[in-house]
Amino acid sequence: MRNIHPNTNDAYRLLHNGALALLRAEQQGMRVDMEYIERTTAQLTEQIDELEAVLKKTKFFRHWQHSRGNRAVNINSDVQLGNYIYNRLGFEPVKLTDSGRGAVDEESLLALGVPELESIIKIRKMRKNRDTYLGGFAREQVDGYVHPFFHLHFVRTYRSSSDRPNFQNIPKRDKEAQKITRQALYPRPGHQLLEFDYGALEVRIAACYHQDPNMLKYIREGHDLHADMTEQIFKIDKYDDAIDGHAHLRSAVKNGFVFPQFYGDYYGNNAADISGKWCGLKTKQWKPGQGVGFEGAHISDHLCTHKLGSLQKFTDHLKEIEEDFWENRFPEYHAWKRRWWAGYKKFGYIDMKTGFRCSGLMERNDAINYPIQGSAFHCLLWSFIELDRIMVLEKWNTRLIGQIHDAIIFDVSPNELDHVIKTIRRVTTQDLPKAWQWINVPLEVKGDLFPVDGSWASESTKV
DNA sequence: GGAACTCGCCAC
DNA sequence: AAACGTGGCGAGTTCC
Repeated sequence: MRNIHPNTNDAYRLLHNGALALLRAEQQGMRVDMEYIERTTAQLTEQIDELEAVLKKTKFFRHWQHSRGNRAVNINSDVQLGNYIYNRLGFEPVKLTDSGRGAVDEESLLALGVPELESIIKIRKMRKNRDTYLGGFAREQVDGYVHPFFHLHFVRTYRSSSDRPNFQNIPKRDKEAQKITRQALYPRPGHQLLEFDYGALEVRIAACYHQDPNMLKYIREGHDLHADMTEQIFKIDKYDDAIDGHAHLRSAVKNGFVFPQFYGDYYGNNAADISGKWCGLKTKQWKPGQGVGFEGAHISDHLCTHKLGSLQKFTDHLKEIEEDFWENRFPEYHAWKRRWWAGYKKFGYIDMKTGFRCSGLMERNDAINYPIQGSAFHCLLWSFIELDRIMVLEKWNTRLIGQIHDAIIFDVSPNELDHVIKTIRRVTTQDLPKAWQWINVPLEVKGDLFPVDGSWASESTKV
């Protein structure tokens, strides 16, 4: 019988061929609009100066300056800010940093309800966009192109990383930051950007390891786990996108329960996050009329009538949900995690289905997460190598220009578009599972196509 | 003056 | 009993 599992040699070849394919993407690079960057950098500087000027006139700032004697305040110093608000003004930190000081991240500052702190947050965001992103592009560009590096040898899980500039953390979720940063990035003249992502890749690859029948069913039949969990957690009869508040709660459940649970989090954090961050219920005891909108009223109305009117009750509720999630919904996944951890403790290493071996000291969550994260990326890398090979063989004018863990970004020649999309779909969803037969779940990809000569911030269409 | 550290924050 | 995985990078700060 043919051994369908890649070995260490296969793993080595993947890295070798991956390095060569990524090199071509690095050499190609991505076009940047230097005029836009210069213009926008100046605008951001102006806006930052303005906000700082206003801030400096406030009582808040003058008191801060006074408290430091003749040492000048640096508005950008988290240490100075933390000392002032927690040691001088006497606010109680809502959370502490790893080293035990009062945190001054956005969440902590907003919790204090001080308007001056809100402008400090605004200044922070603008500096981030200006210095980290636009500044990074400007610093790294050569003749109007950035050439981000992609590395295959830094990450414990055998994922990739990227730097100079980092291609893998350009803002996307925050629409304002997305627009400011991605407006600097373009395809070659006459071309268009195309982004192809695997859908729920890590969840699918995890299923290849644990083979939980209920999870396989969700994946193969395309059922919506997040919707089911939303019904269970919020005691909703029938989840419905179209009903006020439902979609928001689904996001809350997806990002506040399901994914964190997969990474090894627990109900305590989940309950605090879902109620506080996602539902806007910041107190311990909830009263009707509070929090995000839900079915024409507020989420707290709904929770109170379902005997979930406090953080304590909601936490107890999520404790039961967590038990049910692992013991009844995904028992085989649960059993696999236990076996996998026991295997690491016995042998001192773990082997991935892609042929890689991870050794070294690991916590339980590490040992369980590494193989999933790693082999999910290897699926992407395999596809990247194969598409790069075909690109060279068929002499495409289209280029692969980058990769973000489960996505590939192309700079496409419009007259090749149809063929390129067809080839991408075939390689990513058909050729890969044929080459790696341990993949026994369907793979899905979705494409985003940007206009000809449009920036990465332009409106895209699904392909 | 640079190395190493902390913190915050961007991505998946 | 405790409790979230992987990175890069800018800025401030401390140490040598």
